[in-house]
Amino acid sequence: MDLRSIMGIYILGRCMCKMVTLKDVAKSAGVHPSVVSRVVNNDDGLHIKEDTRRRILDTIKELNYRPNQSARNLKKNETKMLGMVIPDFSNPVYASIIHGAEDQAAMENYNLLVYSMKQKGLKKNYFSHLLEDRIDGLLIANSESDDTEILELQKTNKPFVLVNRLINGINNYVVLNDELGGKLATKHLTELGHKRIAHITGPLFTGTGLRRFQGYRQGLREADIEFNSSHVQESEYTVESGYASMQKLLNLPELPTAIFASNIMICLGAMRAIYDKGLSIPEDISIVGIHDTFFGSSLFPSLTTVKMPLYEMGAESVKKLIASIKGDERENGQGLTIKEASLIVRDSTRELD
Amino acid sequence: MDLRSIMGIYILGRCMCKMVTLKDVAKSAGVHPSVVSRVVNNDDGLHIKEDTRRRILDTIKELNYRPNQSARNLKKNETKMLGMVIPDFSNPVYASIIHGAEDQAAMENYNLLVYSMKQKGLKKNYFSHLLEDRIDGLLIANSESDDTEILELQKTNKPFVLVNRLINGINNYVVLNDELGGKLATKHLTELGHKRIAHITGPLFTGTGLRRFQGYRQGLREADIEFNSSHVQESEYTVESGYASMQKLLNLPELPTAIFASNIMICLGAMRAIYDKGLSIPEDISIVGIHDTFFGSSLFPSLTTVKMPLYEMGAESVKKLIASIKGDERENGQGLTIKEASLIVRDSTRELD
DNA sequence: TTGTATGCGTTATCAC
DNA sequence: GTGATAACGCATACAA
Repeated sequence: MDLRSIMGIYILGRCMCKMVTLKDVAKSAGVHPSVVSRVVNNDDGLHIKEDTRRRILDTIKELNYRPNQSARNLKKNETKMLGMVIPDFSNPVYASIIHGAEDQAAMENYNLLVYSMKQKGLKKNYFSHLLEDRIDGLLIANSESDDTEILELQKTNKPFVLVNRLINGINNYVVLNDELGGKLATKHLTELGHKRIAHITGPLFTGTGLRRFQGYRQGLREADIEFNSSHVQESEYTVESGYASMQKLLNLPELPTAIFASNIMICLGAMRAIYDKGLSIPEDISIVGIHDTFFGSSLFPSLTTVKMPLYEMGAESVKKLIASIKGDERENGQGLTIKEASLIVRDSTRELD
Repeated sequence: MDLRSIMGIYILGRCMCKMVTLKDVAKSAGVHPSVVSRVVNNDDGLHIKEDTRRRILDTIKELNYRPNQSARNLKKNETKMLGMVIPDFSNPVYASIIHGAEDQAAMENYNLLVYSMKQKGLKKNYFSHLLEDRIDGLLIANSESDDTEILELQKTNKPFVLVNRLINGINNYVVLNDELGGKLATKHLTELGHKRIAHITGPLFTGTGLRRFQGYRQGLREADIEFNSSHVQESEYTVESGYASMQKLLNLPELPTAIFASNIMICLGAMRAIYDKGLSIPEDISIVGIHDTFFGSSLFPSLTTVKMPLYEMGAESVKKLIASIKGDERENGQGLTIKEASLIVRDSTRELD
């Protein structure tokens, strides 16, 4: 290493760290850049003398060479990045999905770029822009945005996967067995002897809300309990809306003895409403929710809930997306429903006297 | 548009969407690519005939041209992406920080790439790799990782900012006024007449845990209450650890009448421990936490807590990081402490009889 | 087994 | 005002 290069690197004591390139490695190892490239990429099929490989590998380490991603991206026309759109980071449901997605992505050498819809100054055609700008594929895990915008994405040549969401005509999706979830919750209550079981649904224009509702009806049916529409309140997936819906149920002439809340936010709101009315859980009213969050067992009383495989859904979505990116047509256009769902019994439900 | 190009675009009915490049736009608009580039980049100083500009802009719209980010990145040696390391997506505290960071990043035309330390198969030197691979700068918001690894980062030419964390010798940080937070929590309790106020601290090797503890002592001092070390339990920032710590406090010969929990996780654990012991909040024991999360008002009882400006901290961190990237040396090496903190009184604390 | 040549799409520095 | 040209760092088809 000569004086000039040292001077190039240190200017006024601040490390400018001029990037080490393939060429530098090649020169230092006394080979042609393309050979270095092949070694770096573990290009099998192309055999490289063991001696040269060693020498190159050593030089790489010595110079601390790291390939320039941007150059790679440009050359190979891929970014090894996946996008993911979620409604809101503070929603614990999405935290689990992200976790699964991130793990799977890392395992397959991709990075996950998560965008929340709460982001300020969100533009129209946000998805398309995303997809065409930086990422190789997109996971769409938000329930709110307009279907038409998503349908537009099909005009792009880049793949996307719907996560926990269904849209007519789009078959790249991964969803949960929400119907089973709703049924498990409801059956738990019927098995405890409850008859007047109310359901606070999610928005019924969402697949999750609707399917959990169907599970509820199925659960009632299997217990030979007649469906009573006054026991159903449609709510948004928010604490506030859950609270309001519960209040309506509490104004019924004959109070329900049990509540099935369609998600954790609704559930929190409903519990608060019950307390504010001066009633106790589970003494006066049992309640069961959907989704097992980190604070479920910290609530008072701890929450009986249905655990849905959110982590797995995240991971499977990434698998599917990467398969699409790699052009695996078997994966493309085949929806996946993850079957499992399980009841976690805690203290918010009790047997009816 | 001639037949050949159409054939190039559609193969077997599937849109291959061959990327539209600068060249395509140039050819179609009858100018040289470099002119298009200047228009796209709003290159002021270089004047472009209004007529040409219009024509180019129209062509861009018509062909739906979008600049190739990878090429830009390569050329300009920047990615317009910021990395952010957090311990865990499911921690609601970080959700707020991310939200603020994401907003600010979007406003300054950056993307935010969030990595959790829970990610599977995390390698050594993870931070350095991150920093050199894809991003222009890094926000480090995790409290766990080794200081030495972070000190290593200084050898890189890319900037980073510590978020909610202090390390000796590193002055690029944004932190909260945790001492004030601790003091506010404690003073609230003293003002309610409590004398035996226990504190479940965070890990005392973390700046946050330590400073909140100092705030606690200061709060006691200002109320002329003598510090009692048996009233202090050190805990991790987890529900389980908070539970265990509270159990120890509940075994004291003389029970504390109030608890200050150093964060929301600890707080949840402590509340559960109190209930499991058969005691009531706030009748038997008052409790106040740090951080206002979406479920704070949904807990039973709703939680009195200190609201810290997490969102702002996220936003400020990004501002600082981008300033560093742009080479603004005033920003570089100047720590920032966000002063505000405010008490939110709910139902988990009450006046001592 | 290794070297050569070319180009990915863009921007910057020229010259005209 | 606009056009020509080179270069960013890498990967790959092809030649040797």
